[in-house]
Amino acid sequence: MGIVRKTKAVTTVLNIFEAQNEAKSVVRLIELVKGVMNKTTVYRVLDRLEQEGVIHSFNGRDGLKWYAKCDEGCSSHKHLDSHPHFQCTECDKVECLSLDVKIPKLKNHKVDSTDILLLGQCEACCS
Amino acid sequence: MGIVRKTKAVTTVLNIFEAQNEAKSVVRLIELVKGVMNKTTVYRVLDRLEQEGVIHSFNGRDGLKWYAKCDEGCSSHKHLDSHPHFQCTECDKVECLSLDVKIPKLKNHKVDSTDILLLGQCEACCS
DNA sequence: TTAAGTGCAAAATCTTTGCAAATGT
DNA sequence: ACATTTGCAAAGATTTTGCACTTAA
Repeated sequence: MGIVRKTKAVTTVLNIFEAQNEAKSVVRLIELVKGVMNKTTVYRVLDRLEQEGVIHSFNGRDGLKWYAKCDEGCSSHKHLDSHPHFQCTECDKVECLSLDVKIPKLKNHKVDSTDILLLGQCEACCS
Repeated sequence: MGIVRKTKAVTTVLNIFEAQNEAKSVVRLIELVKGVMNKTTVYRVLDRLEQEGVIHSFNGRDGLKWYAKCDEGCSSHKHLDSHPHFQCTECDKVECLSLDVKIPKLKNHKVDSTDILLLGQCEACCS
């Protein structure tokens, strides 16, 4: 079961992520492939790619789901790159950060993953 | 301008948060006040209370906005309690954590706020 | 060949808006 | 009194579903 086929839709989506190493919201992605691919397909392709560990997602402050390419070593079981993300509140761009954030252990809890989203102004918008 | 009136709707919502110190999603809150208050009002009351710094919000992994009561010292300008949240992936409960997480400084970025969401199994669901 | 993937239209969710009526101070 | 708040109905926006058709392996 479940290998992701290299369809036209999959390729199109992956090309977008490879063009710039930058996160995109689902809505933005749907916009980018308008005319080429149905929005339903976009949702489904993103789901599959995330399951396979090719991309990962997180929730932006705007309440939308954002996706970005995964680093090497990701898999469906463990996203090694569950890194923090930075979203600019002015231009809305999202960057994946390679910061190592230490979270203290929680007693009596089993922590599976950590989502960290920093909000502020990016380099371009700071000036 | 802008003081939050102590209306029936405001009181109802605050009572819910004071009953248990636990975060709730908007959808859950709307459910809880069904018959008593219109959903539009729920959205508006939550907005106002958040602006006044009485409650704070964050985005759950489910894509919904979650709200919880603020600690002392919160205001509309600075939410002192921008603490991490823990959401159980089994029972969906959300807890506010009083963890101090250090985020390394980012060069050329202005960081205004930090959202941290831990996902896993809560104490009750661990057993 | 045939399981996996796609498009389309329609439904389901969640959120916002406009406006007239009600309410708090 | 009168600015705020509320309910309701309607519109927007995002996401999911069902099903017939197409495509990659």
